[in-house]
Amino acid sequence: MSEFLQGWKRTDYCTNFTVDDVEKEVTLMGWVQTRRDLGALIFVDLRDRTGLMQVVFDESKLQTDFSPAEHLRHEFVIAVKGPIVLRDEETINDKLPTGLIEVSVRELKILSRAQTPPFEVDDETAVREEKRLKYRYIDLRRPSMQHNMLVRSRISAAAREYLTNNGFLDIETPMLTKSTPEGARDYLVPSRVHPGSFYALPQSPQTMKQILMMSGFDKYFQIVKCFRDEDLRADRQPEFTQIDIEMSFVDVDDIIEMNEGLIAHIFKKVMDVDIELPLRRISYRDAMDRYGSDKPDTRFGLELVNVSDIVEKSDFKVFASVVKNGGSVRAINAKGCVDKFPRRQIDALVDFVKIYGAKGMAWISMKEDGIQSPITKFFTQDELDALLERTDAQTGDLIFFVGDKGKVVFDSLGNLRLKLAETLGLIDESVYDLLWVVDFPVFEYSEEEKRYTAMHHPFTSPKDEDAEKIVTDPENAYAKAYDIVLNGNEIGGGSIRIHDTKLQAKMLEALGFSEEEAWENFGFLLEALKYGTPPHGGIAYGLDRLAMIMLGRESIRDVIAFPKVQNASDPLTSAPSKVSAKQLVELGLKIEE
RNA sequence: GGCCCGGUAGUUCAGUUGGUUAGAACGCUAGCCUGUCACGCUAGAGGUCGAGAGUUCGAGUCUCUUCCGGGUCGCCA
Repeated sequence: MSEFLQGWKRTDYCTNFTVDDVEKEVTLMGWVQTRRDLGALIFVDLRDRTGLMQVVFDESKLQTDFSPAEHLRHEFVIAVKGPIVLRDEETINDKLPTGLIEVSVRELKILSRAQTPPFEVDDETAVREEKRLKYRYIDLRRPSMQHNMLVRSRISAAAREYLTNNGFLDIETPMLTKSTPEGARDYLVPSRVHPGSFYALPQSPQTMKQILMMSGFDKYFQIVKCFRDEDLRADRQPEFTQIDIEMSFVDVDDIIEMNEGLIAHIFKKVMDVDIELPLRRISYRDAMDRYGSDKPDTRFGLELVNVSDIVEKSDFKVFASVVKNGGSVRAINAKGCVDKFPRRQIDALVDFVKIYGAKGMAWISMKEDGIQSPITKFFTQDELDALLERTDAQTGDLIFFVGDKGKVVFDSLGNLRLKLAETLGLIDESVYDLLWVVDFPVFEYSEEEKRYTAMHHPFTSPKDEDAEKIVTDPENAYAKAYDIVLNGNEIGGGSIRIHDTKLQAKMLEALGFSEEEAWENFGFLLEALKYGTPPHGGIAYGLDRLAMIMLGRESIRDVIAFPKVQNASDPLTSAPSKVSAKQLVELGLKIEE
């Protein structure tokens, strides 16, 4: 039987006592971590979210029946009363923060018994994630998970603190919203009152926060759930949390400056790390050219080198034709790695880049006894000399080449770069490397849809001088968009928005919307823009991803209390699930078998 | 939708070329023990080898199908 508190009040958390509290009568409550039963003397490590305190059941000192103490088991929830006592010199445990003291129990209440847990509540045994998620309530008791949740909570608290102190208002936006085209798939919610019509869960509060700017709330923030019905990844969940921010009467530099203050505040508060400001900025173009990625990890070198002009006229047809057809040939020099990658491992790397669409990868091995390479025979001595000079090739180096259309080259070499750095141990895990990527293109061309799509979103403002180009020269139109990158991960992104009705209409037209479609989908925004809209812009951070990186975790699930697994289901509750026929009828829905 | 990895006791794992009764550690149960803290000692329980089919005299091991989990490409304004 579970006992009730009957007036007992917890004095404090387990680890909030020190030698100064000796002889103080205290009441502690928590879970039984371990029991060491010596007969007429039983030690129990009592656990709460702060840590452990040893409590001692001595048959001679207990004021109540001793036998309940003998029957304590893992994960029982108990309350104990008794004085804090100093441990004898030889029984001090220097592994515990509370190792100098213990509680000499006079009274015990068993508040709840527990079945033997399916796995042990400690960080020592790595339990299969399937199991952990099914019994998430037990998994979350483990010290590492308690810590993750604590840090996550501190990050949002620090963000709230900074933003509130700087005049931002926390305003909620609806979860039941209008489905819009563009972007990710929506999670849909059927309307009972309007059969056949659906709400969408927000992919982000983007349009709502813009409307709040039009309403005069010139500094807004919200820590808010967002939903995208796309496939999961180690760093991607279908529902995730954004720190969402929008400001009026600002341009790019104002937003960047404010956010640098925010980021520095979070790192100081949560990790006691000083971030050097201002952060570096790199253009999208440079990021791609040098790192093959718009979220470059700049903690190490291995930069890409463009050799298109050298191989363009060579007899190596593969490379020459790639350049002729508008692609490029680029290289990475793995300095001094000639011996670290024997032929078989080079073949594995060639297979690796094929994942990203590369048809192959060439290489030059700068061996002590001469150059080894499958491609050098196609080049003249001049061309070869130029290649070696451009790539800074020296004896001992290993140089990789990929030639293909733009995206494939960047994806292949960008990811090869990361893989090489990981394999070679070039990454300093102790640094927080933050930078802005700026000057994104407005559009990217979608091969699938045969049209331009918004690289950021359709409300992103082009640069002042590129306003015309969105129609006349979309390829070369650049946007007032920026991403903030931490250790090679995009942790936030935003833009200055379009605050002019005509420009917004033109943008939608450039994206292939007819006037009718534009009004049908975004009419509320186009209409609102007409009634006095301040220039505005903002940013949204992925809180989960930020927490994951700050904690050095490899899975976003480790910083989310109740995450979904890869097929977007929840092993704890078994969501999603079938619903009753009655519910379907009410919603006017029929399921096709 | 494609590719790769994994699934053996409650947990984490081992299991040789296909060969007797599938093992270890931790956990669990019972007993003993007044200074343990990875407590110790004694005894014990615990297995649909993810599921199904096939090959074989014989399958945890080989083949096929399938389920579950992870990673990844596509996808993710």
